[in-house]
Amino acid sequence: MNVLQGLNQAQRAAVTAGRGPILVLAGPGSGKTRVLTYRIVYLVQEMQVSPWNIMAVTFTNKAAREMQQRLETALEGRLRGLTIGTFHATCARILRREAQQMVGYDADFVIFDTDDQRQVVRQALQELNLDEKKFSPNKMLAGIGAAKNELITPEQYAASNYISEVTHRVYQRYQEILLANNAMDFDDLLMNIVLLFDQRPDVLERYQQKYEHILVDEFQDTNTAQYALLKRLAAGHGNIFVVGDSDQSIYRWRGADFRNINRFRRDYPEAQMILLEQNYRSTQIILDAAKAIIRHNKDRVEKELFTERQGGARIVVHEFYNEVEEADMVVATIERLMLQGLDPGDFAVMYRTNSQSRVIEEAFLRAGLKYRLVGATRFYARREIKDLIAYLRLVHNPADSISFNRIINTPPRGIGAKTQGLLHSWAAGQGLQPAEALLRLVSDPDTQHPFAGRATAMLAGFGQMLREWLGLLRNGANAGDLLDAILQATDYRGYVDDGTEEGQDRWANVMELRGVAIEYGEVSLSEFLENVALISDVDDLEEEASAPTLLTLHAAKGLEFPAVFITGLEDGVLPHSRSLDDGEELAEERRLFYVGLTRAKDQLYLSYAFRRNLYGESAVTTPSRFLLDIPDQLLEGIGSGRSSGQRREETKRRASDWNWASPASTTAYRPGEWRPDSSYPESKSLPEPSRWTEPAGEPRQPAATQTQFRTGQKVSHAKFGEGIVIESKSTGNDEEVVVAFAGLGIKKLVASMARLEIRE
DNA sequence: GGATCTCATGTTTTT
DNA sequence: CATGAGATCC
Repeated sequence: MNVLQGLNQAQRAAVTAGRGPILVLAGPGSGKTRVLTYRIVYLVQEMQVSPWNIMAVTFTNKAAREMQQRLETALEGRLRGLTIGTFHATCARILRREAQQMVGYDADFVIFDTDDQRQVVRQALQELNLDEKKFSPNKMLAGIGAAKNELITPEQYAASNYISEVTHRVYQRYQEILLANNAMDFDDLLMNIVLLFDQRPDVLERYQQKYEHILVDEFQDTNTAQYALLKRLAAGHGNIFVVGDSDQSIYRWRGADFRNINRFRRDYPEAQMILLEQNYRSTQIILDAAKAIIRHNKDRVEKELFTERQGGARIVVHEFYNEVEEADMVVATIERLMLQGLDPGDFAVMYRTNSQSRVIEEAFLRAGLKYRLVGATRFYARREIKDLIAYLRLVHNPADSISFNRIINTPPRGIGAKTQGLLHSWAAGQGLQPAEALLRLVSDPDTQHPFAGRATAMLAGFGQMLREWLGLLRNGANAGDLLDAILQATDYRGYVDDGTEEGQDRWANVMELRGVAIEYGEVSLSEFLENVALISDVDDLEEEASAPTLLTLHAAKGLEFPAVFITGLEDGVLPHSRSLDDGEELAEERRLFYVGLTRAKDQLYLSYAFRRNLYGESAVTTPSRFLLDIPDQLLEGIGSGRSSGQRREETKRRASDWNWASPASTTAYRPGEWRPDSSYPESKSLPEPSRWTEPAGEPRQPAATQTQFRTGQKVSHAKFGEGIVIESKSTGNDEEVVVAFAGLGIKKLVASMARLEIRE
């Protein structure tokens, strides 16, 4: 088979394995997606399995989409009937189909996101007369989520202390509210399907027969519920092919349990285990550093990662005075590497928490350099988008009181808290959800109700709108048509677009949503809402931009970049402060660092700041303990986290020399480039200066001609005073020098004209 | 019913 | 610091 060409032996073994359980342990960069894709091709082409009998599950829509695209090419469209998607999307589809088998739900159920969940918990707390301050909705939600991930229903929930007793009651009420709203949260999609299968062996059997082959990506990220689901589906035939890497398990806090890999081996003792150990991404040096880091975690299945890319550029470690300098230097270094031929899209800047991105963004803005920010406020989490989705959801499912509550007075239409409270109790008295009661109010003029004249008019006005939208839906309107009707009837633009820049942004977001809705075209409202609920990210819309990528370490999983910067390597930031007192959590922080390191193909820059602003206060930091675990010979630059006292003296010296400590000048100019400096006594066996700026092996560009000025050099100019060289390159027979002058900013000078004097 | 102020809060976030 | 939610005031 031609797809087998170009696979190494282990990959080929995985792809061509026979039936039965197969566990593929795949190190970073070892081609696991390829293996998974080819395995499906192999099943269809060589083992004569119908695509209709295959289920492939991933964790992200992006991964599913990518695999689908690859398969389309490889199978030339012969993948009709293949089930490929995220756990959640696949479960939602099955649950909708089997809705009539579930007590209390119908096929129109909606999916509640985290925001909605919080509202439900708050409602539950209120109904139970519990104080939100004492029992924070987030804590309650965490408890409920943990239970669901472990397949513990409210009935089974065992309370061992006061808090868990409260959680139990809230959980119980929470589920009742969801059911009344014909809604499920993300965890329900998984749990309910397992519950259904356990109650209805006949239903389970149908799916067991259909899904004769099951393939799972990122298996280390499965939680108990997901594992239980897989186990049930595979119970008959045992054709389950899972790919994962416990060292890249970074979602423990979401219920993921990489021990499922061990469970798999126990549950399927006959399973074939295949290790993918050849890395096709990184240089040996990067791989060695990553291995040195991960080795400290206990109870691992050791993988002997190797690469054919021997050697490589050493990893640069650098301490900076504060996060502003760190960010400026990252940007300066990127600019410099770009001048050496790297593409803007070759860079990634990674950090532990989203809040760290701002300083880095500011540095990019100062430098006038474009960047691509991953994550931030997700499109579907924006208020205006959530509002409009709530309108659509209400039209789709008038029983959804959470959506109703969100928009009953948004935009403001004179229905305040008092009227809403009255409406709720009035509806409850009739055994109806608020929107249903409201609809009755407008359809039957004789309805008895407790509202005053003004309130009645307002309520009737809104009820009338809702009625019209429902009519449109009945007449076949799709999401786009409805959205237009809603925007018009509510004058939503007047509400969000106040003429300010933010207002225009908000309206632009609304228009973008409209664009998405129209794109969905013929698809039903129900399907549209399901996609929106399960996608919640539109990163694909700005994929083409070629610019450095800013992202959290979590968001970096699965990606790769020629040059990677990992910033904020300080105790309390990278091992995050919340993880310091728990061994398991610390191990996860280590894996997170490992994931970051293994994203780099050629060059890796690790940095930390001597001082960092946190919650408005500047505090002195300790370099990350993880840095100590990287062997010296892989590093260069000042400091590997060792003898930080000495290094700090150096930093301080430089700080006073160049006023780095002064905020004004910090932003006014960018100090010298980030490069190993032989004046630092503890720098060890520095390689030739060009070494870290060029990828290993073949340099991308011929070595630069000798220049008169060196980066980092102190120079003085007759008019501008003292400055520091940022960059210097020869231009034919002259030399162009970029110098940062304290207080004046950056100037580009021609050496022959500027008559710069070297000061040291 | 709506605007303004005060206070607590604060990882990561595939769905 | 910066955001969000509840309380208070107009």
